Amino acid sequence: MLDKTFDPKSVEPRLYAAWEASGAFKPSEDPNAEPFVIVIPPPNVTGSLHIGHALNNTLQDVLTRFHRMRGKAALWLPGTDHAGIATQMVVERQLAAAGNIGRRDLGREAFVDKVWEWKAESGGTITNQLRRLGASCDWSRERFTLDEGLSAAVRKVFVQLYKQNLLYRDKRLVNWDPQFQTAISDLEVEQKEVDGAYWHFAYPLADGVTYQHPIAFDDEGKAVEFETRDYIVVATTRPETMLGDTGVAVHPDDERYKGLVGKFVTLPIVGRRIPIVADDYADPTKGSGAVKITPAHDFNDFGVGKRAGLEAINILTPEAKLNDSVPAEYVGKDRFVARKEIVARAEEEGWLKEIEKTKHMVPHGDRSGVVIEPFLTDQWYVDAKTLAQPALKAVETGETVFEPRHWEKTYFEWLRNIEPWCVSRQLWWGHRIPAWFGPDGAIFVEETEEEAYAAARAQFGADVVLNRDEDVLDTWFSSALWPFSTLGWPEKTADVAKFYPTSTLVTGFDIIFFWVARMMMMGIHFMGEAPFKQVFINALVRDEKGAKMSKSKGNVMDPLILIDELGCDAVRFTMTAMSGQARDIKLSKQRIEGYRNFGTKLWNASRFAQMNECVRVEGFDPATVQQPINKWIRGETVKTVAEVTKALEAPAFDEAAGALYRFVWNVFCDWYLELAKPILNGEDEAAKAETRATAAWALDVILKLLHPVMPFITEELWDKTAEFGPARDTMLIKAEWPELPAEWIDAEAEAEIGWLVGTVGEIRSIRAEMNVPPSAKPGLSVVGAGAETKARLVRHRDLLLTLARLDSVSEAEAAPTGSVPIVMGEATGALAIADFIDLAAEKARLTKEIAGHVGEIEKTNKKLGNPDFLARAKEEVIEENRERLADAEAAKAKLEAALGRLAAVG
RNA sequence: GGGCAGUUAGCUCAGCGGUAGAGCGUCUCCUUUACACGGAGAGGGUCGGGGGUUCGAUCCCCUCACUGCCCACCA
Repeated sequence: MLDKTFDPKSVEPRLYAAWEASGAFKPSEDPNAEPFVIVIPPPNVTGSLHIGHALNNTLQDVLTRFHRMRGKAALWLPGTDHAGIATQMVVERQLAAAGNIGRRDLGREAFVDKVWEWKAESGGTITNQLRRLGASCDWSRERFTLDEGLSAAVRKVFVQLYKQNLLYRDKRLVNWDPQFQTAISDLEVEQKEVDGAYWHFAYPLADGVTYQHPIAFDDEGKAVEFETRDYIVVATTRPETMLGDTGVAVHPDDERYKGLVGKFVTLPIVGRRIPIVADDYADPTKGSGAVKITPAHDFNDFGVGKRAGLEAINILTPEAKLNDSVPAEYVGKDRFVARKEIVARAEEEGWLKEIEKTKHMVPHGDRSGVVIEPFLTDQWYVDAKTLAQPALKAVETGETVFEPRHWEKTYFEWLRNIEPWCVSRQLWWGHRIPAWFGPDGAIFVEETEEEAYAAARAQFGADVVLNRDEDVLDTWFSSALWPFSTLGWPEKTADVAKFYPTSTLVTGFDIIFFWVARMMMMGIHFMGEAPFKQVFINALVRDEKGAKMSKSKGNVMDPLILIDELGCDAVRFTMTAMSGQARDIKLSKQRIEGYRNFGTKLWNASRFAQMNECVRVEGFDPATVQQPINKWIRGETVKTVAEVTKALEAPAFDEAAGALYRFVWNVFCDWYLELAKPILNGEDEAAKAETRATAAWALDVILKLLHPVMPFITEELWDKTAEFGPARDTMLIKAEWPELPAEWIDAEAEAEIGWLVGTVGEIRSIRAEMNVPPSAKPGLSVVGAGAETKARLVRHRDLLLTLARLDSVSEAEAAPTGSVPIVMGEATGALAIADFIDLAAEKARLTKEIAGHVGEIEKTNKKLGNPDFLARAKEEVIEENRERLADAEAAKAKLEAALGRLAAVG
């Protein structure tokens, strides 16, 4: 006998272990089995499972389990990411907290050892948490981005790209993170709006030059008044960069400054003589129209400087302090300190003309949170523009499809405007760049040191000494190879042959650029085929008010606590049901409780089945059932199988969950089991046996359909229900997905049960409205029944008596006095509840119902009276309206007759 | 400044060319031998505003408004 409730806490670990031990997580070895492959978006190896992971991985597991049951060679390949900056940051913070020396004092090797120690310590956390979620990953294939195989893939890709001129070293401005002291890519920069100002500085003209500057204008904007100036005004949001100015730019067509192009200013504080140049970049409508140029510390100025041949003077250290290229009193000062001091000095010396307070966008490092500095350094770049073209084409042609489709626009927009990808990082935790520097700026890019030396010796002789590049690669460089490096590439493994390209990638929109686009580029370039057939973009989980969950807001919901409290299946069902496509998921605990209740409902339905000896019968063929309710539930089951299968194929997770919920609760529990009770408690042994077998069969189908979403409770019931019936030949996880013939849908049974459900519903509704107490059992007289209705009344007498709580069901010539009418198709039922009738209330009820029909009739008449409608609408729509009209008119007539009788009595 | 998405019942969301739906919440009733994590019933919406296409629009087109997100080097 089943326990009173399902106990997830004891069941979950036991079943997970059993699944894993059985080898169920490994893909089928059947050579004919079509592969279904998902590579996991690798979480940070030292991270822990948050609610977003719970959603993302639930969906992946639902797909994996579904396709596994459908007989595919289903592989869900797990793994973790070394997450360069994030992990290095954590370990550095730990060192600091423990009072240890910093990483630079520790030295590279010792520090990296520390990180590996930390990985060993906490690296299992997230994978164990994935197990708690029920994730059916093939753990025997688990990978880590820094393990040997993946590192080999990284080296191979780097070298190959270099030799194909798709990867190169360049000196240009990069986004420099002064806290981590590394370059970062454009994507790792976040623009944040901050309070700032434009400081207007007057730079004195050199060599005694003066010019006439307009100060008043007429209505047409023509200058009418001028003053003589011996300075030019420039505006800046970053005063400290003036120490690196090497020019002032004005627009070539700007009348005000035309005469100044080619002249010089004397840079205040520094005293440097710098030229005034003409460049389109200078916008006459902005500020004074003249802009100071700091080529080494501004992306735009870098361009201007190049065009005008200006020197680029780097004035900052890697920590963003002023270096020794500036006057002595500023050397070593922090950039923000210097800013204040320079503004103060400008004011003092009289060349600060104006301070204009403003808000503007300032770049910040997404990890460090500090202001990013454009910084002139040598870095490695990937020619993303070239690699992007086939990646664009793959989505344009539909080789890879995004779901929902609209994300393709986002993908296109980014790839069409892509910039070179800076892939080198001045960090220690990551893949060391396979490049060696030789004499005279020679660079040797090879997979191994030996090869690099071999190449170098060929060029420089035997004594050549090489220095390996100190830098590591952007974490996303290795992540970009994930769909094939995890399968064993560059080795020619069986897995690569069988499982590439993968089927579906399930991930969040926030990493379409970081990850998806780059996997597309690398996958196509190295494998010749896009890495996925489908990219399913899942929503973002927010709190119940719609706010993003964050530790600082204190609104995070820990999925593991939710699993502890409400069970894994409830959490999974919630994730599946809420994974609609177009919006964020607002998660509330109440919602999860609702789905926990759903699990309990299923459990109790199984208990009921067990108590009533609804045991699976070997060789039972649903095609042979005779009882209308059994024919009906058979058809409903067929429809549900089709619906859920279609939804999971798409995938449309919410639709699958919705179909399952409705079928289990509103069809199977609310109606089928209730309808089955009189038979199960009755004397007709044949009907009883048939109903028992049908109920057990339907429950079995339910367990299968529900398994991908709620694996634990279904597997447990699969096991428990076998205790009383034939033994199972497999665990549910490996059971075959149901496929049922459409012929099992019986239109007649459907109509009959529909009639029954409708009649019971109407009687219940009247009873509630008239306040008929549950203990009262009125009689039902049916007037004007046709042959079919008569037969149904006989067949379902017991059901009507029980479900509608009636004393008797009989045919009659006329409705008894004081009865209340209900429409039963062509017939009229009369419910004998005279004792409970409030005449006024019943009149009101009838009047309201008649009014409803009248409205319907008018509306439909109008439609059918429209010649255009009759001429242009589809035939079945017209027919439907005719039927609707006839039904409404018949119902109206019956109710009016009853109202008339009531009026006669009253 | 550019782009994307959303606006449907008190709340959260489905529906997306032919009678407006679900869950939760609300109200009424019910300890009926699977389940009170339950059962029965009820109330509640001019589908953001305005145009247009159509026999017919919540659904398609245009436009406006508001909300959220992404991208962008503007001194």
